[in-house]
Amino acid sequence: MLRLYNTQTRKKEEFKTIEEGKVRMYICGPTVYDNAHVGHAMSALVFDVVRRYLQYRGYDVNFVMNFTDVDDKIIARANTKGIDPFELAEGYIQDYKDHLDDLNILPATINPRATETKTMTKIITMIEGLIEKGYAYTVAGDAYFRVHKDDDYGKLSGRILEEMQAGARIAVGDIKENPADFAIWKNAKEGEPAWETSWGNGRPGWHIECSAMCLHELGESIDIHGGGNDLIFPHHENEIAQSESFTGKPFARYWMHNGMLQLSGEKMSKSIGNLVTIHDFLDDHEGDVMRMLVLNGNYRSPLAFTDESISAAENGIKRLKSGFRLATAQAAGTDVEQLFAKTVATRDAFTQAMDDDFNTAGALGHIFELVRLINSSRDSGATDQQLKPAQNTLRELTSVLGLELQEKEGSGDADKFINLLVEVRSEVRTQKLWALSDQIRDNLKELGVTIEDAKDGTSWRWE
RNA sequence: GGCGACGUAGCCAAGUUGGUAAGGCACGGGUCUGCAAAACCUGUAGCACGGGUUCGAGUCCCGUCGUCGCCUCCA
Repeated sequence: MLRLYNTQTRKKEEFKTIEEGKVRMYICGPTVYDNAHVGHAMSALVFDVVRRYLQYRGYDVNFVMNFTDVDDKIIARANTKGIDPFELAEGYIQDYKDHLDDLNILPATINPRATETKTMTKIITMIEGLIEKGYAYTVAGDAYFRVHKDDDYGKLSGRILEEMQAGARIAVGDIKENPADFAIWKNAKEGEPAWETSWGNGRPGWHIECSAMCLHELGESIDIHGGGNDLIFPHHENEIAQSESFTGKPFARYWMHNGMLQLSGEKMSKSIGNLVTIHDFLDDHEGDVMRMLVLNGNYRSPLAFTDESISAAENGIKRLKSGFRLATAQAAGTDVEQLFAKTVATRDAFTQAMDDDFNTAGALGHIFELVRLINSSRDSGATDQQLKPAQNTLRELTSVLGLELQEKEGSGDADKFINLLVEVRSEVRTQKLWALSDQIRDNLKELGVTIEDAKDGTSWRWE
């Protein structure tokens, strides 16, 4: 039985879909006004694993992730760069998709955008509906959601309107009826992108577009709505308010939120400026490393992003890869009863851990145990034939987590020369010319080729 | 100040309905080896602190301290 933590109830709940065997899932994607950083990667990876596991469990997953491609920041950035806002957004959208691909994140079923006609039409329909029902009003070309009209406002984040006002951090808007009301439509200034409506030309507020895209792509009620936990308030709270006020139906069954990635003890964010872009990270590491970093933690907790945690992830990946190595040349077969039992047990333990709110760290622990047994079996003389079932399971389970674990490859031509070099070195070693053989090894290492001498011969691999 | 999450070895961390602490990284010892590396074997915690419930608590309750997130744009 799959259970997942629901932010709204703050409890783990049994997962039951609205429609048998199908999952409707909406993830809040980025506002595309700048390069994405590794915090975005974390979030994307978390929900990719959720999606992959649901599919592994047999669900048909409709996975929607949006792009917010019009907002104040995009316009401001485009202005300073002197380019068209749409052009700016388009560029970052393509970059983001490339990054997801590099991180082996499965493409969404669909990536709706705020500015698409189907979305914009839905947004305007929603606003008109909300105005009609008294949940929204227009002032000077803007439209605002009337928070006090919504009885259960605050149910996701556990906030109470009165207390928030006591906090006095909400800027008093001069034209709003109430400081807590939020914009669902913004009047356009001269030269800004705008869409036509009966109350004025402008653009949607940030929260309404997600509600509209979700409604349009997945329907009035969905199973899982996810995003970073910094979106709980006000973004997701407002999405609920608008959507439920408009449709009269429950918006999302389960709310899932990932914790923030921490750089030097602080949340990584554009506003603080302490960021590492995905591009920079992938220049130095393969995508699996970032994924391992995320898998080793709990998706709801803050994730430490440090040199030490990165190299730990890197070495963990190497270790997992070691499980796929072929039997030694002198493998003669051995008793693999225990390995077989462990293989079966690992699959069960993996599923049990993942069923418990996607406990990837626990699941990984079981996978590492299988790796160790595969390796010790190999050391004891197991043949490839004997190792294979365990290795297949290892491949299957790590794939569910989205790990690629591919050995690096050089060009086929290079392989021939390396083989030749290794043969020569073996000859040199029989003559005990250690200095020369070590030099060959060291130099190849610098070229990315790792040589290992075992009793039954020398092997090498790209690393 | 309000709401929420969390505090397990040097670091990252798991821990189903309470019964005497997974795994990874790092480090030490060992097997193998010309050396190295890899792999394997092996060592290192009593769970922030203080109370309480219980035959028994990391696991439940209360309090204290601390960390992080949100309350403004943010994955």
